[in-house]
Amino acid sequence: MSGSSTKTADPPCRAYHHGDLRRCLLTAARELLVERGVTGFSLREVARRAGVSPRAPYHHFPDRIALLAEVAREGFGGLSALMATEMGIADPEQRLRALGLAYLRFAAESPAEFQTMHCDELCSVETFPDRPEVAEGSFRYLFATLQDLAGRPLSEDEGRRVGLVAWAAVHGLATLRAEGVLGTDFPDQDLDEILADAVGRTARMLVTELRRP
Amino acid sequence: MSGSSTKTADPPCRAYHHGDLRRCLLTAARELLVERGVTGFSLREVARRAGVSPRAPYHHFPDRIALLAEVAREGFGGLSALMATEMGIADPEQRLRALGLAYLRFAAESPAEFQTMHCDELCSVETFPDRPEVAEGSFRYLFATLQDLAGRPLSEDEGRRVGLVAWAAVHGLATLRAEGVLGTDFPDQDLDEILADAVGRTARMLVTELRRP
DNA sequence: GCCGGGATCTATACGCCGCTTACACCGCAA
DNA sequence: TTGCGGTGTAAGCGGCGTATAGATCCCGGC
Repeated sequence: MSGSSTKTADPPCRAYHHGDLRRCLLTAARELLVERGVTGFSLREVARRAGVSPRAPYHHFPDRIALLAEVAREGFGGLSALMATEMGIADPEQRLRALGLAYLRFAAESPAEFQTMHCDELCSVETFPDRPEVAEGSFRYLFATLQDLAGRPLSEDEGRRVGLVAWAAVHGLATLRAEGVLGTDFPDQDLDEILADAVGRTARMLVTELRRP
Repeated sequence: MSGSSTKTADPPCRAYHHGDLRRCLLTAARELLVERGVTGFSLREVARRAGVSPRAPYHHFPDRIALLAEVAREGFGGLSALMATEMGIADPEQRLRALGLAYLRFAAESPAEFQTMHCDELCSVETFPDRPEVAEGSFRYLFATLQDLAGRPLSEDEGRRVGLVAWAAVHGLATLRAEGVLGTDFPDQDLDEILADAVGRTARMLVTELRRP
């Protein structure tokens, strides 16, 4: 069925014994996640879109959770990379704002990853044991920036406490936008501007919080 | 099969033609949501726990989404009620802190409702058309408190912008705890104390933000 | 050149899921 | 008494995750 050529790699996601079905499945999974959300995700549909039998994905992932976990894992990596590019900014407050905006940008531009990174199946269960380490990366940047912002030595405990406030603030913004709830609260307004304003306010608030006596 | 008595209403959730199967289903649904999350929710399992046939729930809810939507609706009411009880506090900053803590308390004590209120199926789809109005209730309390806190007339626009910052902050805290992620960041510490501290910091930050020139 | 084995994919099947059609039963009202 | 609407059951459809068994392909050793 593959014709005469021995290297039939042209059709985008078709190759027997070439090892790219795994990547093809991940791509299809991300598309399906964007279209139907984590709840509407189905391993059979992913296989269907990849043009393989329902059983084929099991040769690359032990079960559907493992496929979702890989999407999440790549998501954490992407978020980390996105935040890393902002670390060159010298001014700490500006850098903090940039980190927050990067978080929001990631959530908006990679909705499949963002969903899976925070879906219940991958958070509470033992199906994603190294989640803490994988997720840790992004927050190192946040903690470092808060340290710079304080202008004084920050205790481990206070750093984490303030970090939690900052993290929760942008995470709340990201999830609220992802839920589509903000459209009713700010009708006919540019949501990106609204969110950038919220990030700016939060950053400014954190500055005064960190610099209080 | 019902024995000799004509009024077999003693078993907790069994009554034919008494109209309480609906409530019984909602209770079973909440329990199942707590045990298995939204992803593991199943209408058949709910029916099983209520001791009725798989078809029975469809006489009270058009489909599984409608049952989840009712859980969410009651959740919004419960959150509103919880926040309402804090509105008697005179000092605005103290009241703002109390509202935030009430939000966190609700999320912790009613995990089934909190999950459903923010699950993707009930947010983006047309399956819960009056969600905005139902959800609006809680935020009126927040806006009123921010108004009191400012000590000056707050424009509609600025009120909503600052409200978003406050709302996102506590919502972020609530979801991060619900995800169980905080346990790894604050090991061996009282999470309630950590969260109360975060709410306190956020409230204090909002005060200075609202009172800046 | 051949062949054996491991990696990869398919066929088939099981039980659970949401939901539909069809029917049985209860209790009230005419 | 009888009919009828509200409420339950029975049986079945296609889709789901996934387990067992088998086909197919590529590669390395003889």
